Amino acid sequence: MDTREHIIDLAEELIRTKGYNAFSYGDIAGVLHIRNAAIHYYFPSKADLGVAVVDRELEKIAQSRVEWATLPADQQLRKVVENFYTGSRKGWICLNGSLTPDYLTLPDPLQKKVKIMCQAVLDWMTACLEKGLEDGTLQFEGTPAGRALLVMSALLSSLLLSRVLGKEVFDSMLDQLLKDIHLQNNRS
Amino acid sequence: MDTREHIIDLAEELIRTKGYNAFSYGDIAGVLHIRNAAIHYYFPSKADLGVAVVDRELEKIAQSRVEWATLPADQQLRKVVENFYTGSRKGWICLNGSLTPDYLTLPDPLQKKVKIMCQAVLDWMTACLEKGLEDGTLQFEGTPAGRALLVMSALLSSLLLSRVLGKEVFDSMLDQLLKDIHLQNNRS
DNA sequence: GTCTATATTCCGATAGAC
DNA sequence: GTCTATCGGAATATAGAC
Repeated sequence: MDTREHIIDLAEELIRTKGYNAFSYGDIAGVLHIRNAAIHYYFPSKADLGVAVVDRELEKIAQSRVEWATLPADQQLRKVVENFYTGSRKGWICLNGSLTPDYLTLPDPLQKKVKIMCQAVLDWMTACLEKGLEDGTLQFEGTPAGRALLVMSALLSSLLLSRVLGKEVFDSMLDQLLKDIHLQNNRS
Repeated sequence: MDTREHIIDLAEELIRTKGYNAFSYGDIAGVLHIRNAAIHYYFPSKADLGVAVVDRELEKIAQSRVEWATLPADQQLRKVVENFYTGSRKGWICLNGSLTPDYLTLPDPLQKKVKIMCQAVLDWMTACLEKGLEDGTLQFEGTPAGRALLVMSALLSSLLLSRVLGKEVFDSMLDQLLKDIHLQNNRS
């Protein structure tokens, strides 16, 4: 059992439910049945832990891009949407939705990582929409870059708003969002 | 000079820059040159202060709806966009963008207020889009309610993302967003 | 009515035990 | 290499001074 990875798992969950500034080493230590100071052995500072969470997410993004490279654009997007649907069911928001509001309070190394993560998601989304135009599986108004920002924004916000206003909001938003890029929504 | 109102001003700024969990009574006391404990005279608990900030915002929303009731829908929307543009210039995010990510950590009375605020913004945006269809100043795909969620989401996210990725992102997002509802963007 | 001194709790981090 | 005892500081909140 990899304690280090277990700590990152718990930190990610805490960031996505309570936020970076609202969780403590104690929250993690309680679950692992060790003292909070023990976490400092694996991650000397809280910033190190935050960076580790984001770094792992960056790896997942890079990995998915490679794995899904041969799929049609609409299928790639469907897989992304699936991840958000899973988050919605658990009441988890995405890392960008949690970390960008706290951006100005984050320690410098973590700020840099968040910036990289935001850009990585945006780049991937833009590339995906471009591909969709080429392979004919997607259609939309405007440029891929401009539309990618709106898609990313809607996915991020759907988790924020549905947690406050109710789960139906998530379905309603995704329905209209996917229609805007002419992607058939399987779920509705 | 109204100390109470001054405290609410500072609290709103702090929530919109650092977030609810990252600011302290000390941040406010420092500016007012009093001890942090003095704030407790005006707002016994931090939750009371948060509720006061949201309550004032709710009043502003109600007031604007009345004031702008006779304007065409596109002009009403332009005024809302103007507010977000002002926020963007100062690096402030909106109250919903700041408080919904922290939702699960907020004290119960504040949670209730945030929910009411979210719903109030959504209701107003929905009504505005409905009016736009009637007076012919707006056109868009889908229902007013569904489109309102996407507009609200884009406005909220534009402040989050532009602070991290750069101001151009704000202009880019608003450009595409307003095109989606066939509203001419004066700024670009 | 307005504010200060003080109590209490909690957090992140260091030093050192095993 | 892994974890615990403990420090120092900061946060919210109470009790009471002026």
